[in-house]
Amino acid sequence: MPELPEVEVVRRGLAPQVLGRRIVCVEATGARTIRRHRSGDEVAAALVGRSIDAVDRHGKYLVLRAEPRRALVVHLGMSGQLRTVPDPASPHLAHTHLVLGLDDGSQVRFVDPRTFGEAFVVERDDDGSIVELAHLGPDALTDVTSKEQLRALVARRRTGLKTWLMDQRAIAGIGNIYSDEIMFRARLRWDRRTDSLTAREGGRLYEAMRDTLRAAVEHGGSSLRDAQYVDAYGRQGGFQHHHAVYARAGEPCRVCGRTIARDRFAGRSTFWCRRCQR
DNA sequence: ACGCCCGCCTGTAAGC
DNA sequence: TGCTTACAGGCGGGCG
Repeated sequence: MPELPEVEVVRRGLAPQVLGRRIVCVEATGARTIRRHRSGDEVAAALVGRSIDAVDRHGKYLVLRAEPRRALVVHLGMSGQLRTVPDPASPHLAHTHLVLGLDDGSQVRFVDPRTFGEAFVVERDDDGSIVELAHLGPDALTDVTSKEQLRALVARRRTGLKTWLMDQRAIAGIGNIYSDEIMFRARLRWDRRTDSLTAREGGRLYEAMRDTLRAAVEHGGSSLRDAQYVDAYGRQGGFQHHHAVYARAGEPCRVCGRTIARDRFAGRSTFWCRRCQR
């Protein structure tokens, strides 16, 4: 389940391989992956001949800037992988939906069994902004940089804390795994109302968010049992070994020893400690 | 405005 | 052992 840390690790791995490279060919065979376009040929025509001059990230979206003025936007969804492959003759993995051929002979391949992910080409505005991503709130890692800023963001919506953390319009990049981990570190219940948080609790939430996301990036993200998350070189992450609550239902809390609980809300699992989180 | 469900997908694992 | 079912879940759409 790639969330902000996993997408950031992919970005950091991909960037040195593609920066300054020219796109020489595109094979877009996965119709659902390029569902915003009419055909693979349309995607190819929009990209071939352009140079990748930056690899950016906003929330869970990767943005490969393709000069002049265009960008390839990629969302990994549930099971998407973006791989750099030095040898174009190496066999394709199953569910390879999009291949970019670069001018050094290497390839970037998008692989996605569950096809929740997507890729699309956009025209960038003069200031570099992308209207298709305008609905996203500030990036949880790079755009939210103070307790005061986080408290102001939280105060803009009256909803449950977990709903708020996972709402990409409120703050971008956090999904089910990291919302649970952040709330545990902040010692806050998932069903706390955003308008009930004190200034002190808002400060704890900021520090927990920053520390959790940074630690997850440092450990290469989280690779789960069923999921397929790997970085641009096919390497698994290691942060799953540091999860305090996610997927640990029935196991003891690492802080107080109480059994980690699993609740369901909005059709998905929430893991938390009934003693540590208030 | 908000809460919550559904549909979209495939691979894995648990249950009968 | 073999089949069925549940589950994983980001996101957009829809309904109450």
